[in-house]
Amino acid sequence: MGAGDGDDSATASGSTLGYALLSLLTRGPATGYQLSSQVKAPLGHFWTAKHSQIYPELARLAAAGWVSAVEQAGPGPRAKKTYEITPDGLAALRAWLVVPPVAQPRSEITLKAYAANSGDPAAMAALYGQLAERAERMLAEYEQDAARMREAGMDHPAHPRFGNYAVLLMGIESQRTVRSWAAWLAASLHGGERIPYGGPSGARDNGY
Amino acid sequence: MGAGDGDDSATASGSTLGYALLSLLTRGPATGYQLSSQVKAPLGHFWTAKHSQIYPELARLAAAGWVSAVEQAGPGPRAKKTYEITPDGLAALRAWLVVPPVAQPRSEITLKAYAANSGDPAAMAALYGQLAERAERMLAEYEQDAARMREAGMDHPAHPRFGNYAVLLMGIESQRTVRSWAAWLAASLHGGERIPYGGPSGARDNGY
DNA sequence: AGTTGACATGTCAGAAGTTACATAACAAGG
DNA sequence: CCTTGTTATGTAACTTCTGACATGTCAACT
Repeated sequence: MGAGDGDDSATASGSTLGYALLSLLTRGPATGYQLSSQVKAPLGHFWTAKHSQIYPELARLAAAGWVSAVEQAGPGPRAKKTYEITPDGLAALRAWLVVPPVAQPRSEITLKAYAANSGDPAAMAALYGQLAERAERMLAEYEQDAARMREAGMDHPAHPRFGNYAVLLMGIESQRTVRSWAAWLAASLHGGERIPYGGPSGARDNGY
Repeated sequence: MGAGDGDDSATASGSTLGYALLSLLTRGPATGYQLSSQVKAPLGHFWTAKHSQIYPELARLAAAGWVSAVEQAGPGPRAKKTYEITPDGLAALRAWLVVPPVAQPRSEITLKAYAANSGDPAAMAALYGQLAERAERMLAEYEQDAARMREAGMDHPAHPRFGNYAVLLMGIESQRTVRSWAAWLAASLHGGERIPYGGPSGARDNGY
């Protein structure tokens, strides 16, 4: 809130979630509840958070002066708060954007594959077959979303929601990769034979 | 699982890290120190942990009877402990392997792309150009590892380290995806023009 | 009239993960 | 002789994240 005694800690370190919320708020003001549903698609394909983490984080952002809150009468016992990004918040976001990320991705399905030879081959093959099918379904869904976005001109870098399109493209590639890799793994475990991996492009058909 | 029911302490819930360590121990006995270096490649491409997390986790696994420890004289002030997976531990691992994973992957580079239009286009383009180059380098490295593994017959599902090969293949596909996606994003931001995304190339051009 | 689901905000306990602190033998190079 | 790096194991403080608890309105359906 404003002026006065502020320690001008421009170095105030935000958490990754904090920056994710700031990114969402560049699309426009939102309540904590709306933010917690917006971390579903497409952002949620690569970063999620529960409301129990979002509400405290918004309070921290407000304390740092990176967002401002406006209270209105809400449906529940507490006031509804609509948050907006401040110039300070935008500056912090912009600084964070060009810092090379170091965090390596984590993938539980790949971790399980690491122990593939300890598991029952038939059961593991079934699991990875299901994962390939799920990836197939999500891929079809994402492709439709992407087509709609292109129709809306969101594939142009100047479009205010170009970032949504960029994230969705990564989602599509990830699902494509999972589809072909999981299918290859399922077929390999099922047959017990060496199967050359063909890569994601092209047909997904043989075997699985 | 096997005969009998799961009434006993087999219901002891393990953390994901615990199962990762059990997976490593199926390759043979190891010390905590060795495990912390083994979570680098190829497992570390998709799951990592610091030694400060590994040592307490090994103690928990030992308390649950999932690993056994043998102490020897060590170089430091404490005894060196070599851990081995027990039949109970293997059973727990096998049960975990066929549980469909629900955890969604997290990617900080994709999160930053979501806010692409808030950042300076030139700086963001440079960042994603560097990421594409790094992916290129890692890809070359991984391809060599994969070729060596194929020479060693690790691409056969029956090979005891087939899991290493499966994880590495996923690593290769992931780097390929990052390379093409980051290059597309860098070019888009740099030119400010709409560029159609072509997808990863070179997936099947090296003869496997 | 009662139930379900969406809207809306928060706290608390605990698990998971990171960073820093602490100790010590042994080998290699300068 | 001294410094650096590797082997080796642990603890303490802290941040991050999950799951459960807690409250209450309003609209739609049964």
